[in-house]
Amino acid sequence: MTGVTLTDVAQRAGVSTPTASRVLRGVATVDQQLKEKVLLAASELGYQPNRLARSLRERRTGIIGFLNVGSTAKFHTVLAQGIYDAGLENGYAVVTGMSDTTDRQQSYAQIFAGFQVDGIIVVPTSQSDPAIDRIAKHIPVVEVDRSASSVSRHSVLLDNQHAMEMAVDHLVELGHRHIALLYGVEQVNTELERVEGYLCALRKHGLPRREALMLGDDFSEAGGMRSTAKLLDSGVPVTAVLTTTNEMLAGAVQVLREREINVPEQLSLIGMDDTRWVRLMTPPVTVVEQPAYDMGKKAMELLLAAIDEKAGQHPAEIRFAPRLIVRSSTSPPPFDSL
Amino acid sequence: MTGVTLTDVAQRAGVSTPTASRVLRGVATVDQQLKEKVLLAASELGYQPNRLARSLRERRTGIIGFLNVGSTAKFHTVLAQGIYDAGLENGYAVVTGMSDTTDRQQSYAQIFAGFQVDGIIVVPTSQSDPAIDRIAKHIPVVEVDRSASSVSRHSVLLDNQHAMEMAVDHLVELGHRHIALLYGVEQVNTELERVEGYLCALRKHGLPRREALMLGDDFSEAGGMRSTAKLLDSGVPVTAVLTTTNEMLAGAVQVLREREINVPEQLSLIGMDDTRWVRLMTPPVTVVEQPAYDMGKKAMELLLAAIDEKAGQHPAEIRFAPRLIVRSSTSPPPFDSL
DNA sequence: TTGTAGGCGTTATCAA
DNA sequence: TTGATAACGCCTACAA
Repeated sequence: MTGVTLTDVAQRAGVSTPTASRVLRGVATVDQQLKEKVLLAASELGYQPNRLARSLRERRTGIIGFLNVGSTAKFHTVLAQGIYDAGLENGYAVVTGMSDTTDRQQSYAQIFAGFQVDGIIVVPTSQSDPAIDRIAKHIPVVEVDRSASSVSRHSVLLDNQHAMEMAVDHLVELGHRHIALLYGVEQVNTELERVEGYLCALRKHGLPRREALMLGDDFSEAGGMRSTAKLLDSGVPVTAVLTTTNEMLAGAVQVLREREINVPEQLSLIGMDDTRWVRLMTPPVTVVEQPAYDMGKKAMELLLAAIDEKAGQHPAEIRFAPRLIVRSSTSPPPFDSL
Repeated sequence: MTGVTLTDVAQRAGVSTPTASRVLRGVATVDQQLKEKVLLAASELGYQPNRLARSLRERRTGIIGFLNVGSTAKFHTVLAQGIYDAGLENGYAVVTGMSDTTDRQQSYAQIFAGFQVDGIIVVPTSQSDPAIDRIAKHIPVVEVDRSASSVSRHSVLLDNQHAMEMAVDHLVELGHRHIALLYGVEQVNTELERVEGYLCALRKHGLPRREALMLGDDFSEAGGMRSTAKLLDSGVPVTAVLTTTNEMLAGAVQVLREREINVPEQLSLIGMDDTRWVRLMTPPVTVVEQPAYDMGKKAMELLLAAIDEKAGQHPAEIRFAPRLIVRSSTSPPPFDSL
């Protein structure tokens, strides 16, 4: 709120307000002399355009709403960085809302709409969000990381099926045949697709689907602990464990330690996302990595494209390829396993 | 951009625009019948006030600019959550900029000013930022986590000296007398204060300051590796290592592993910030924890207070107390250590 | 209690 | 090329 207005600049330069506006925006052609006067006046006064007024007039704010989930996972942090960076590069500011609860998401949706944001990037928390649905009728919305399947929208996602397939392929190559999956029971597409990818891969390798090897729980550390305990207690033969999130992996690791089960000698382990702890663990964990930064950038770019050619182009679904990082938590299964 | 304006609502309700405004804001007294008509019309039309226009008129936007550093550390993520939450609770939206480079910080500062933000929360990257300094003359600014010492401003910080003191106290109690410090050479107050805290604690316990035990480098994983290697190569007796950040700790851990130095049998270790990997490490690491969420919340609250009573109250410096979490990476020093 | 008029700072339209 | 004039959507002041 410097208080210096365009009119102040115009007066000092001895021109009309519209002329000053034209000079400062570099639009139309203005007399060289006047131009210099205006520029001088502007810099002398330390003029800073009021984007509120400009936006009101232009009916476009240059603000993007970003509705993130309240996660401290590195993935979501880096995703956000990609979004901010791509925004900055294209002259857009990002207002962020962070929440897991639907009512708060609604609050943010309202706030975003009130601020006349030009578009919204959302990491959906549930299958469908009426507030977002309503807004999406008026302004472009891009989903990232997850997809609320109820409505078809622009989305930037990981190729989740392939991610799990890579993990299973790796294990099968090592000789594993009893591969367990720890997954989150939340109804988000990432989980559904990862489970599906696991099953596909099993089929591909001619391995049977065994319910006892598929453990669903919260995708939290506690959920990982519970499902790992359940798996071990069940007594079914198992030589490798796959998790859909590193939260569950953390839980699994703790239970394995308590029970003094050696990784990878007795049990191989694969996680999702490459984070510091996964690297520094003993042993370092083999994981599937997501290109978080690129996904964030792409989401912003897709959104900006949708804003510009607001043509009714039908929803684009962009899938990013995961990458397998092999470390020491995976090895051939023990001899005596079956 | 629903397109529905206050005037639309007023027309449909058969009243004047100001009357509709009064009803919707619940200000002044209006006839009960008219009131209902307006509310009905508003809900039928799905009216959503345009905050741009309102802000332009009221000269206050309800937007806070948050200039964060490009860190994926859990501390900064949780800090941001505290800021967003406190903003939402008080009806403020937060536009975030994330960057470590001064020129980008400048860009964001400009953007924030252009949006007429009501205030700014900044995690400073350098000792002083001219762009922020300039803005701070017009609108309230609160520093959080770090402090750019050149100018005195409202700030919400950790009691860094005390943090290191707690760590040293703990080690001394265990019997350590050769305590090394790995710190970042960047000129940010957190580092300076933590080094100072380490030295104070040594003095308090009658231990000598030994330059060979104070290793400065980047506060990165690489910096941690380099300084740890340097420390071990120097051959000076050392029984415990303290780091000012977990990035450096991660580097230290890797070097210790490579050299097969056992923690805590041969060397005790204390880090900064409680993160998942620190808990899941073998052994789990003793750390000093920062109340990140509370610090974020407090920063927002302090800023909002400064905005409201824009009285020239002189800068408040709020220090949060750290907490020592004792795990298994610290134990009495080996017998043969001097 | 309600409506009219004006203005927040900017850009778009149209004459000159 | 330049400058009046109006408008974006809202709120405040004043008059009715």
